[in-house]
Amino acid sequence: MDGTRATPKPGNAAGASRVTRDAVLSTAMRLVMESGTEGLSMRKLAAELGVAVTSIYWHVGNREALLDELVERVLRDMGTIRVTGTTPVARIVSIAQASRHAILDRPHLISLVRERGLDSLMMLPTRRALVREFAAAGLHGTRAALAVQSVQYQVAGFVMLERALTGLPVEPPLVQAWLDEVAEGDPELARSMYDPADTDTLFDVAVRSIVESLLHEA
Amino acid sequence: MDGTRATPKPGNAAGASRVTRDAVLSTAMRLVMESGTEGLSMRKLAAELGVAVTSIYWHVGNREALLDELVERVLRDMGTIRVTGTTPVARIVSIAQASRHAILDRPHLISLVRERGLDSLMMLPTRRALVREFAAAGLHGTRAALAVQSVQYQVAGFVMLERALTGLPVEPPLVQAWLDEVAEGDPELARSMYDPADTDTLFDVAVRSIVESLLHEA
DNA sequence: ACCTGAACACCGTTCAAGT
DNA sequence: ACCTGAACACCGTTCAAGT
Repeated sequence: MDGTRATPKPGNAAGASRVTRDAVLSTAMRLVMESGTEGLSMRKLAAELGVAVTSIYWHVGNREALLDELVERVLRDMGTIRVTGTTPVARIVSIAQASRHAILDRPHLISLVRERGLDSLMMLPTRRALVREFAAAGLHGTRAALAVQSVQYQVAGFVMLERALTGLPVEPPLVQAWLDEVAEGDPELARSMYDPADTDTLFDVAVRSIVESLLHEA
Repeated sequence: MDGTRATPKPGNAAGASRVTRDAVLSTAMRLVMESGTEGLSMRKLAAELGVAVTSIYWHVGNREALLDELVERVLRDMGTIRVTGTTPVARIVSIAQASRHAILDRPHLISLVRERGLDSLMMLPTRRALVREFAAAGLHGTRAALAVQSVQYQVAGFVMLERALTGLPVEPPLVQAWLDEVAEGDPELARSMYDPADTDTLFDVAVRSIVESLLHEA
């Protein structure tokens, strides 16, 4: 009933283990990549490192600070956005597309950013590129700010929604019932609405429309 | 040291309290409205009702089922989207605007939907209205599906991002540093980027561009 | 400087037992 | 049918204590 306590440190026979701040951060990152932020607990992280929970606190402060540091790491890894194309519209659309892919390629980034409310941080590389291109296209001051923000909102909003919708097990039954009711008389429409959206096309249509309308008024 | 246990049921001297499923749901809704889904715990809810935690489980199953039920309640309360305007563009833009406001007026809905991944459920009233209007504007089949989804993604993505960004204590210092660097040479732009975005205008520009481009190709 | 265990104040959920 | 307490398996965080 007592006496045996279950061995606490899997890789260490006796005495204190040691970790570096760097080891804490990269193991944390691995856990987040495997199962999102909700898969990262301080206690699981400590166990993974073969160390007492409280050591983690010494190295990184607390869970929030740990997540913030992870966000910055991913951001550094993302680097800058590559711009292609020759016309202003094409170049700005290319920024939006590159941003979307850079973010979608890092699903854990969205997980981190959502929990910590650091959405604006996530968009920094995109903002840099947009400011430059809109300036090159002749927009300055508040007009430029509006243009940059428009595209930025489009990218960030779209991607976060896209991320939230994919991975869901199809539409819940309640939604299907409503769809049938709504699309009666247009069976082709009803069928198209069951399928997952073609997000590449949706994104392209939206971004191109916005950018064209922003630039043609200049 | 022992003997006194602190009175467990604030409103009930002795014996078992009683709750209805309805009381559980509306108290839960109040807690969510006060402090989001993370302010709702089964134990807090039970305490609020003066009942043992386990009673809650008898009435609603578990926490996820409880949240799902709350989503449906808010949705019923939202009702249908009112359409105004005479031209197709104006009518569809009005749907987007009404949807945005209906959702922003219910911040707890976003909180619920985020945690449960029910984004598509949140957009159902909007979808109904959009299907009707695009049909009236002459779009059918897969073209109509693309159009509906475009506007729907725009509204949902924008609103969720808008909600995530507001309530933040301004831009984090790291962002400010980057902005100064990026906007050098255009002080008016730099100033505009510090300010919170004018989301009404941003939304309007984006929606109008998208809807016009969807309809003009018809 | 870095690690430790104990403790506090929380969670969601299950289960056998009461009436 | 509906409520109960006890128990399990988790959380994040603080603190005094060790080396």
